[in-house]
Formats: sequence, structure tokens, C-alpha cells
Amino acid sequence: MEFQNHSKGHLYEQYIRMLHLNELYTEHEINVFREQAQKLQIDMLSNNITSVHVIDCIGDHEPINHTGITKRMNLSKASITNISSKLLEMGFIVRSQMNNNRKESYFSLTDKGRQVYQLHQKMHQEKEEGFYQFIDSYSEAELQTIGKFMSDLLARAEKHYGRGASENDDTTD
Amino acid sequence: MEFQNHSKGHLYEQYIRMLHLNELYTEHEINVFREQAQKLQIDMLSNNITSVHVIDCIGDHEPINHTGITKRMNLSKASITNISSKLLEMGFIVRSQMNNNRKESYFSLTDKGRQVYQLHQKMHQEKEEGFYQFIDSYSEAELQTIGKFMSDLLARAEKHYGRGASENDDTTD
DNA sequence: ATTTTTTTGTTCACCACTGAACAAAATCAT
DNA sequence: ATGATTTTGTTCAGTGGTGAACAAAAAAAT
Repeated sequence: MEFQNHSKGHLYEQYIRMLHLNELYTEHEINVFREQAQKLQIDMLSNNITSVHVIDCIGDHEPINHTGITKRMNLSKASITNISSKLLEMGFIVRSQMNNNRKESYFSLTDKGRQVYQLHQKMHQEKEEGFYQFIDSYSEAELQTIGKFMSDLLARAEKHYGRGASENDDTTD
Repeated sequence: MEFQNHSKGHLYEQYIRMLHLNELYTEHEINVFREQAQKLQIDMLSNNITSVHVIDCIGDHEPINHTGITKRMNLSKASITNISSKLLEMGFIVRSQMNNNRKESYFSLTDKGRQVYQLHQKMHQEKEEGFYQFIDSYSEAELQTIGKFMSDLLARAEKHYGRGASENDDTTD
């Protein structure tokens, strides 16, 4: 690949690598979570971090129903059925009916589920704090530039790749 | 979620959203590619963009063997076996033996495969050019800050999330 | 030259996820 | 109230991906 300019080419390379940071973090998150869960003697559901994210979503919005979760998490109905039935079976969540409605069923956390929720929250908080610590070495002016860069990137993505870039889903990791 | 400071909290939100840009782009890439392929009357293999990336990888390094691809693409052997056999069957690539070696088999593109390769390359080039155009509105000083930010992010990821952040794989989209 | 080890690539059973078809319940129109 | 439509959640068959076990070939050790 030719670059019109070395330093800009370098910037592009970095940009591409940066786009992959999330995948990298996800892998890391799984490992850390598994480790922590083991320490707390929580028998983790396979190695599937998505289940944890579902617990997280339920914890944030309980009582929440099936479609509520699918909308917030950008996962299919089928997937949520599958995951939630496992979580039910393992006693992380409970299901309940509300106000004489026999169609919708709402999920909430059990104590066991809340334990997972809190562990995950703690990890998130640490991630957030890590970020603040990270940007601490930048000046206000630099942060402004970086902020502009990120919001420009997001705006551009939204424009090019259609709606979705800024939608409210719970996939915050 | 509480923020210690509004503007920094905002920055963090943007950061999180930015991390998801790649997923967004991937979805977009699939659509654009499918569209373009249809226009060129290339009968695309399901809707699987990974096959295209394999073609791209082979095009970049032909002749390349099975394990060469798995290493560059960060995919499992089983996956490559599966994809490459489909690509063979559909006439996008060919397999050949080299220098009396009856174990390794090398892949190269057919004309049909090269057509896909070139289409994909064109898309990449456009993406790269789009990026240069995007950063054109920034001053040299700003670009320096942004560059530092990205390389700091990458360095931090490499440190925290272990090896891999900067590894040479071909997943440049 | 023969044995041992490593590399290569396939197969197989399994996992996470999906869309489409579906039944049951709720809501809307009249 | 009754019929039509929408919402909700499950089932099912299919996709894309994986690790582990394996056989064949190559390379290394002796």
C-alpha cells in the first residue's frame, strides 16, 4: 500500500489499529471476568460474556421484559430466549408476570445474579477510571482536540454508515 | 452512571462509542460489497465478508498456504479449511503443490477471484482516501495531538490486554 | 536408515447467534 | 362484543466459527 505522505500514512495505520481496540478489550474482559468469578466461586455459565452483559442489562433496568432486552442489547429474540432460559435455570435471574398481563414476563436479578452484576459493574467502573487516569496527562487544549476528533469521527460514521452509531444500546464494553 | 466531571464524562462516552465504530463499519462494508458485487454480476458466496477477506489475503500473498492464511488472518485452521474449500468449489481460487512437497498446498487467485480482490482493494483505497480527506480539516498541531492520543491508546492496550494489539494480521477493515 | 518430533490440513462435535414461522395474548377498530 | 392487527416470546433449521483428535507428510535426531 502506497501512502501519499509518510506521517499521514502512519496516522491511518494507527487509526485502523485503534478500530480494533474493542475486540481486544472484549477478549481481555472475558479473561478478567472469568478469573474474578472463579475467585468469588461463581460458577460461570460457559465462557460466554454475553450472558454477563444480559445480567448487566437486567440489573440496570429491572424489571425488564424480553423485548426490552433485545432492543437494548441489539441481539435477536431467539438469542435472548436462549440466554435467559439458561440464566433462569442457573438461578441468576427470576421471571415474573405483572399487572394481570399473561403475555409479557419480566426478569429481575436474584441475589446470585446481583453478585455477578456488581462484579461486572466494578469492572466497568475500573475501566472508566482507567480512562480518566489515561487522559489525565493531556492538557485541556489537547483534550478539546481529541474530543472534537472523536465526535467528528462519530458524526461521519453516522452519516456514512447510517443510523446506529449513537443509538442507545447497552453494549458499553 | 455518575461522572466526576461533565466534560470528561462526555469524552468517555464518545470514547466508548468510538470503540464500536469498527463493528459499524463492518456491517457497512458487507452491504457495500454485496451491492457492488451484484453490479459486477459476481455471484457472492452467501453474505460472508470473511470469504472476501480470505480472497484479499490470498491476493496479497499468493502463493500462500493454509497455515499462512490462518496466521495472517487470526482465524482457526478449521475455518480456513471450510472457507477455502468453498472458494475452490466456486472457482475464486486454485490450489497447487510446490517443489515436490506433497503436504503443503498453496492457493492463488483465479481471474474470477482477482476480480473480487480488485473490487475489495478499491473499497479499501476509498476508505483510506476518505480518512485522509477527513483529517484534512485538522491543523498539523491537532494531528500531532491526535496521533499521540492514538499511539498512547495502542500502547496502553498492548500493555494491559497483552500482546496482539500491534500484531501483523490482515484484518485491516 | 530408522525413529522421533513437528508441521500441515481435515474432520467432527459443539457453541453463539440468526431469521422466519409460529401460537398465544393483548390491543385496536368498529 | 367481535374481528383484525400488533406485540410478545418460543421453536427450529441454518450459518459462521471453534478446539481437539486425527492421519499424512516432512524435518530433525540419533
